[in-house]
Amino acid sequence: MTRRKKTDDTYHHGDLRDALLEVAAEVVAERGLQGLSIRECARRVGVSHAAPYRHFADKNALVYALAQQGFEWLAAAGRAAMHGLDDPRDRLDAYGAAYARFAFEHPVHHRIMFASEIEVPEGAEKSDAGAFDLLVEAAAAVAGPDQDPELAAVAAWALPHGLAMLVLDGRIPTEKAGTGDQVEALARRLFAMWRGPLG
Amino acid sequence: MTRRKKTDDTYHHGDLRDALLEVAAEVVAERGLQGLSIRECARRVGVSHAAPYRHFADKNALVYALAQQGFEWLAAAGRAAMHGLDDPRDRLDAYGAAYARFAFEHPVHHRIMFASEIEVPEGAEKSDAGAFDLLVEAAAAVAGPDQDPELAAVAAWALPHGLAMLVLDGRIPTEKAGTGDQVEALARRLFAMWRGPLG
DNA sequence: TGTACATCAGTGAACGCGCGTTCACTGATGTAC
DNA sequence: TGTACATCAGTGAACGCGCGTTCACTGATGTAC
Repeated sequence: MTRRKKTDDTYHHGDLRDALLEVAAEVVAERGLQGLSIRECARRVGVSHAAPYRHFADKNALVYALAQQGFEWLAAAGRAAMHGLDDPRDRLDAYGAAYARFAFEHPVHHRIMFASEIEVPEGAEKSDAGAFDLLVEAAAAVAGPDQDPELAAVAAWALPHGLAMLVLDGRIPTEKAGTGDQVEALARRLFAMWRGPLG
Repeated sequence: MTRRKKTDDTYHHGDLRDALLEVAAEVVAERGLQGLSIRECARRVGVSHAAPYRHFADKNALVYALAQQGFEWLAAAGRAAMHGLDDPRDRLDAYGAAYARFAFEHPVHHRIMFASEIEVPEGAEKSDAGAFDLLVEAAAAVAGPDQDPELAAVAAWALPHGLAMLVLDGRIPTEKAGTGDQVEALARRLFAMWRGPLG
């Protein structure tokens, strides 16, 4: 919101990089990843169409930055949700709920994070800001000693992930999953159904 | 494979619609949905770039047809996997395993099926060929009477779905999930971990 | 079996468009002295 | 505090391109009689 559009009397934008990311997410929401173009983003921010190249080497770099931002947000949300909880099972539940909420609230980022059409720019490594490691740790702490922690992580990840996908795909009635709170609660119910292996 | 490219001495292709779908999936695999173009498909099939318009009203219709094809394949695979099984729990496991395998073996279709960037062409309804209903039925048969069948379906769907995503995203080592059989086995192990609510 | 004709599935030229990217440039900002 | 200068973040014109889509057309196919 703040300072998204360049005010007409300044030459420098001041925060163009962030503004472009914000606007890019909007464009993808409206037109899909296919419909994203640097020129359209520049237009919306109120800047010449060459200006973005001061901040992103090319179009792919912009999309990649969006994915990175998403991973950072997810990791932050997961950490925040688990903060102060000690019981491993509670921590895992909290992470799952945060994950579902994140995907619901940032559908564009979520989709891009797993879009696979994005090339990792040379120099950069494929980085998920530790979001996945965080999950593996949380799952490992819960899994029995005879269980493969990675497999447990898969299960713990799949549940909220799948929930988010179904919600975003409109397969769950809106009155059951119309807000972040509801989605989070659904995730918790799903985890609760699932005491078998991990509890 | 058969008859994909027009043989040079015939005027009519004979099977252009199917050939286009096949080739379109290849293009998406190589370049992503963004990189798909009707002209490129026509080129690969060996036909003029206007020819596809005899079979698809526009580009979106082509992508939509791909999604439909995917849903049909998935429903068929699910039905085949459950065929002959009586125990509800076995049926659900079989569906889940078939789902994971389908996603692994047809990643492009799978992604497009849930891509959301596709407009439903006017006239057509959003159709998933019954693939989801099939799952809801199988899950409902297993869920306890006090459980929401739709929620059980979400869980049953999320697990193989999430597994497939992680495999395709390269987050599971290839030696553990490098073939359809392995992926299917992983799905079965995940379901087995999950006796709690549904068994 | 042969012919006339409607229908269908291709062709290739043409249109207009928005895009990614580059370039020489200019205005603003910050820093050394 | 003031000035010179390097650096940085924008501008706007220009390029070449591939694309989606339309159109009048032509070759092949199938069917009625």
